[in-house]
Amino acid sequence: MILTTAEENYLKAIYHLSDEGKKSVSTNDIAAEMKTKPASVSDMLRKLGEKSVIEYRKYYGVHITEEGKKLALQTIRKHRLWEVFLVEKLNFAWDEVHEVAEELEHIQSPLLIQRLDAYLNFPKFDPHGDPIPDEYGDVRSRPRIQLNEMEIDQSGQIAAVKDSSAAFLRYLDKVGAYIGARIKVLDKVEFDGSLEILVDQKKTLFMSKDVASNILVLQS
Amino acid sequence: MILTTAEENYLKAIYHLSDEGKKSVSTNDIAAEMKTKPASVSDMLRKLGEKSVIEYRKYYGVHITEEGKKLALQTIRKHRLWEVFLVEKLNFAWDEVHEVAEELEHIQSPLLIQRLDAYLNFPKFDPHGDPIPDEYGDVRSRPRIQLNEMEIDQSGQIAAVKDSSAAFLRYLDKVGAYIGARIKVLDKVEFDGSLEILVDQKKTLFMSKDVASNILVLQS
DNA sequence: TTATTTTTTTAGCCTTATCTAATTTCGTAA
DNA sequence: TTACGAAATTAGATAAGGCTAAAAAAATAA
Ligand SMILES: [Mn+2]
Ligand SMILES: [Mn+2]
Ligand SMILES: [Mn+2]
Ligand SMILES: [Mn+2]
Repeated sequence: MILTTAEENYLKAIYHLSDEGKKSVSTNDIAAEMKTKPASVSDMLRKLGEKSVIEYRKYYGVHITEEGKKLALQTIRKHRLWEVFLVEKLNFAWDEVHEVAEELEHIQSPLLIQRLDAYLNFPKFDPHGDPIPDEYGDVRSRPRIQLNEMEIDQSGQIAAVKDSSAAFLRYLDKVGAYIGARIKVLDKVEFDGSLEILVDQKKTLFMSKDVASNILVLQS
Repeated sequence: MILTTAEENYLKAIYHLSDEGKKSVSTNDIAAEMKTKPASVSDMLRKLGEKSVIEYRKYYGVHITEEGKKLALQTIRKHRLWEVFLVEKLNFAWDEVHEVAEELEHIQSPLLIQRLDAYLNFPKFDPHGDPIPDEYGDVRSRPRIQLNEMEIDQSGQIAAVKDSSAAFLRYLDKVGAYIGARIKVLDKVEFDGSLEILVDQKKTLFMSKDVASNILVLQS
């Protein structure tokens, strides 16, 4: 099955929304994610349904099919490999890669991706800590917990960020939080859920619950 | 001026056709180059004319404007830089790069191209020997002559190929002709214009006039 | 269970890029 | 200087992807 760029983008959005544990994904949610109107989504769902990459029952939201999942994971694989390339080889900052990767992921060339993967030494994670699916669509996912859900005195390593917006990533740069950093929860404020964190055994950091909820931790 | 992917492709074709010393470029020639129909070309010429990247007088062909030339050269620059990347970094053969570069050249990110250029060490020529315009659109072109137009006993270096088709490039690989090879014309057959060439002072090669006309030489 | 609100779909329109068929214009040969 | 053939343009369709406004269906509240 060959998809257009627009179809790939929609399918990726549906995959990501499905991944949040929902039974089915709504038209409105897709429209919000894609920054299009619900009417445009309805139209696209019909097309994706005809191509059997989603299961679509009018008025009842969509489910991604196995084939759809495979295709979405291929696009995600390409996106994340390009992000690694941009950061590792072209010295992009991790907050500068998303938009460009959003375009690069649609280049059609299996050879290109295979070679890029080898050239980057078969990376397993992208610059935001997200796992890179292999060429068969398999993702090795590790159990990660949101930082705001950790208890006092628990420790771990920053594994990934949920929000990849430039604003959030630059904030993390500024306070010295990075993928792989060792952290420990020193204190949690009852009132607003904000936290005091020890980073790399030396630096203390205060952050809101909102910030913490966008940091994923590998517990140890 | 921002162009769509289709507009960029047309403008590049017009630039290349203009470069062949013609006064003006015809609708039919553009259609042949783009593998579209003349009717589609007429429509696109109107649009490109409105954007002032070409000068278009109905029924009299087109001239590219200074602004159009600049934009075309930017696309060509991107195309050739990506070709260098594919060959130098991802080990593509020189006959495998064209189609992928045809897609990659449309990625919109000045930072990406600037970084790619630096990463590749500011290459001056692409894998087919074609010069890479600088970021201002300047091309340093060297005087090159078609191999079939050289006289017996003259020598030089293969500088570029006119035809970048996979079939032609693989033929050159097979006979051991490559960009940079030192060559000398040993003999020319009056009857059909075919040539006998000495490559790298050791290997003798026979080639048709047709093949020779697609090899550009830097005379010495 | 009925009425209202929210969600989703449909209808109709736009733009870009293509096509085929019909028409117009150009250049040239008689 | 006209008539004819080639080249180019226009007219009218189609397909993808988007929009707004209207209609329909589902979900929720009364
Ligand atoms: Mn994308
Ligand atoms: Mn990422
Ligand atoms: Mn192209
Ligand atoms: Mn080239």
